[in-house]
Amino acid sequence: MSKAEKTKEFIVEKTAPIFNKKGFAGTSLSDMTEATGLTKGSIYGNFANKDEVALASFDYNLRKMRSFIYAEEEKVETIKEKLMVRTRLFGKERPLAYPEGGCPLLNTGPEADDTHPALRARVADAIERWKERTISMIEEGIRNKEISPDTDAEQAALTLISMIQGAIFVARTTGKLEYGKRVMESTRKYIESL
Amino acid sequence: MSKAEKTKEFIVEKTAPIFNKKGFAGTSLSDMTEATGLTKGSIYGNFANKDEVALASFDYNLRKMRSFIYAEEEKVETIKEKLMVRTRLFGKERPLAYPEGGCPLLNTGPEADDTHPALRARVADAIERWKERTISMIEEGIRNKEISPDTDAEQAALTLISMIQGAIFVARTTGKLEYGKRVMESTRKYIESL
DNA sequence: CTATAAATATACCAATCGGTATAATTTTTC
DNA sequence: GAAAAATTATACCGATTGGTATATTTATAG
Repeated sequence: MSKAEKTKEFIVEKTAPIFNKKGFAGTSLSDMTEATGLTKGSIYGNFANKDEVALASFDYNLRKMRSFIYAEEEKVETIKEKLMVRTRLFGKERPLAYPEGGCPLLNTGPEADDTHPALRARVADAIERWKERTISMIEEGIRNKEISPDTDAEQAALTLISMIQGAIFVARTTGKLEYGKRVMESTRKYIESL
Repeated sequence: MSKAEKTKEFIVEKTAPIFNKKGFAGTSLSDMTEATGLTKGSIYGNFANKDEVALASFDYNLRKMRSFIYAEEEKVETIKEKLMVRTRLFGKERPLAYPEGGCPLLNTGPEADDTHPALRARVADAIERWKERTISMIEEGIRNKEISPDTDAEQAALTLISMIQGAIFVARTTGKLEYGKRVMESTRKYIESL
């Protein structure tokens, strides 16, 4: 890995938490130079503009979240337990592997949808992928006889995604983790009912 | 109403949609002067700073959404139908009474939670109030024998809020209204099951 | 209708914004 | 180890940021 590639990674690593917390408009170039200890010249030698740093940061946060969740999913056996992984993660003391500032989808989506098409597209893709992954799981569960054959996989997937994102939203903005946990209980009941 | 009070209302009316779409950090003073046709001097004669305009704008958007929803809830008879109002509103051609840019809670919460304590508190209060209102409805439904007496009202309220906010989030960021509608179907099923 | 008070516009402020040309410094290649 | 290439720092750019002091206009009270 060349020096520049390392620096690029380093920049993303340091700025990703800032974008995740303060958003695209709320994060300035000087936030980045401060967080990295580098100068503007150095940052703009590795990225064309602020947008590119923001996109790379989003990708980084998403990757971090995904790899963490996927690893947890591998630890359990049944499909229903896999579907429940995200509900159980909630409120646990998060390891460093989890992106600082919380779920990048929820943090990025509402800002980007009216202001930043490229960033919005990234979030939309991530949701679609999450949806497809969940549908595949549900279909496998149906084949396994773990899940009822008359389950509408797409509807169930979208419902799960919404419940989880909604729970995170409520817990974060109220500051009451307990609220999120209660919703996650309901989500598990919903998964059991499938 | 004095001239100043009218101007104050006028400013909020014009800037509220901008804050709702572009967020606090993303909205500039010149966005405001452009939208109102007024000058900075005029705006700062009526508000102490940008924060105050943002708070007033959030209140305005919230009031607008609330009064719209409350009016719809009055149109139906049963508690369960009242609980379903928000799920049916979704995707309907929204009247002008609905705040431009979508749900102010979802738009404001994720940005404010790490950056703007006063704004975050406003969103948190709105969620609490929505929760209490829903709990009251559910309790009335239990008294009516419309809803099962062993329903945990708080958990059900938080679950409903999360499903609805999650549905809006998914629909908005993917741009697929259909996704939201599917989740709202699930939400109605959940309400029926109470 | 006039005097006074309130509201709005003008003109300005320092600071910061995102971005860039160029110089200085490292890496890399031979 | 020298030369070439790539990377980083310096110094600057015009534009815009949020905000304000003051002048001007507009409402209001008598």
